[in-house]
Amino acid sequence: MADEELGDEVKVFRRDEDADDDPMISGETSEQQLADDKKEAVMEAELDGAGGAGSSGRVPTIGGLKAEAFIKAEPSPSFPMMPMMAGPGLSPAYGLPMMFPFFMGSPYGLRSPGMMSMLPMSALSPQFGMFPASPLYGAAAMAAAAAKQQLENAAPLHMRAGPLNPLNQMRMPPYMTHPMMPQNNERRGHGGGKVKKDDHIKKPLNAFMWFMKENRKALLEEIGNNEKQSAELNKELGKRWHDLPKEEQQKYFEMAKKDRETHKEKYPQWSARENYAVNKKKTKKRRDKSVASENSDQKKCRARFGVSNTDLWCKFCKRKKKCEYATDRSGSDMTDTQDGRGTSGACSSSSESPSPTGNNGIPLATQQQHQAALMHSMLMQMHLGSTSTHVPSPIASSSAGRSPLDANASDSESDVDEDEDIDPTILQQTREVIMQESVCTL
DNA sequence: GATCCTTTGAAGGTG
DNA sequence: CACCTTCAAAGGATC
Repeated sequence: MADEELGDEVKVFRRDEDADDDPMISGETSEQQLADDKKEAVMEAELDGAGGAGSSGRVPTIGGLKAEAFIKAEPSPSFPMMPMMAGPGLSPAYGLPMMFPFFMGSPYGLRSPGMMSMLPMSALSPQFGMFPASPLYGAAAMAAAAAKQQLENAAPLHMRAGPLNPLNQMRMPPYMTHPMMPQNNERRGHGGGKVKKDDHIKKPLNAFMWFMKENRKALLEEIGNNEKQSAELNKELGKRWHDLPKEEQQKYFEMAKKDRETHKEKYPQWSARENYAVNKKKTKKRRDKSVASENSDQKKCRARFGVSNTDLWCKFCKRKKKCEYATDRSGSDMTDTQDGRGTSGACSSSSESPSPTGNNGIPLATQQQHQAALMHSMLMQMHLGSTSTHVPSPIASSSAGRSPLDANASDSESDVDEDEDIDPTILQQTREVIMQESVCTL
């Protein structure tokens, strides 16, 4: 049974029961559901406290921090107990509720607090660093799981506790969980969070992700459950992952493998590519950042060496032609070289400028004046701030004004303003680096 | 409220 | 084939 079907079922349900149901689904309903969740959590906690691995002294108390974490308990693979389980159970299209009634015993599906009590966060050894066999594989946990499963299975699926129907407050079948319970997802962190784009099928988790999922809480507890940031935590987890014996890692790799297989079985047509657009904004920003840093490494000769070191410029730059270095290295991200249009490709600026050809259309005289002024200011800046002492005579001699040479030099110039705020220190550093690289051979 | 940070691994795309 | 990019989880911090 596919979750899409469930989703459809849910949609049909919603449509049938309440044509204009949106107000019912969100808002007060969510609060109501949240309250209900808490009640359920308490009940589950009490139940679980009776035995099983979950009873290992970690009885959550609602109201306290632990209760908070408890209620927010996220799904765990709990792998031995659900060998065929697909994914984290968060994705609306992910779980296989009908195939794993045990996990559906609670209204929370895979996020059941009761389930959590059997999971590593409760069974984990405090000696996190040791990583004894994943607690998931512990005999106690498995025994508890089996016992609970028997109990749960004793009742027909349709009679087991399901979530409250927000529309009529009646108990729904247990498999009706996430697709129609947006708040279940929305309570999650960003990744698994909101119900985006309807049926966003998440990637199956890889081994490390499973590892993180299972051990994050234990690590948190180990370090005192305090202010450590998630990113730092992940760093630590990364270290520990490396320190983990191969056989231990293997378990997680198997989990990941099964997860992938199940995922593939369930969504044969799905491709990881499909999810690329989901976080488009985020990734775009990141990429922009990286591109910017790349670009800073792909400056043309003038930007790299500065006007005071034209002797280091490539022959093309010296002639105000397309920079040998920049075109070789960057090529595609320079607008004036990408499509062959743009300017003459004069090597005069950093590629940081979004529009090297921005001066197109401006009268040549204006451009020349502008350039002369810039040259002057740059030279002044370099004289004042740079340790570099050599200033090529042609330009230096024209620093006060626009010499014929300058005018000549600006014939094809179109992007002079980009070096306007050039930092002498950076220039010097860049120069040193480039000198080492010996890139622009004359 | 959206995005970043940070980790590893899988998958897809590109040259 | 090697390399690059994106996404998966997490949750506090930052914008």
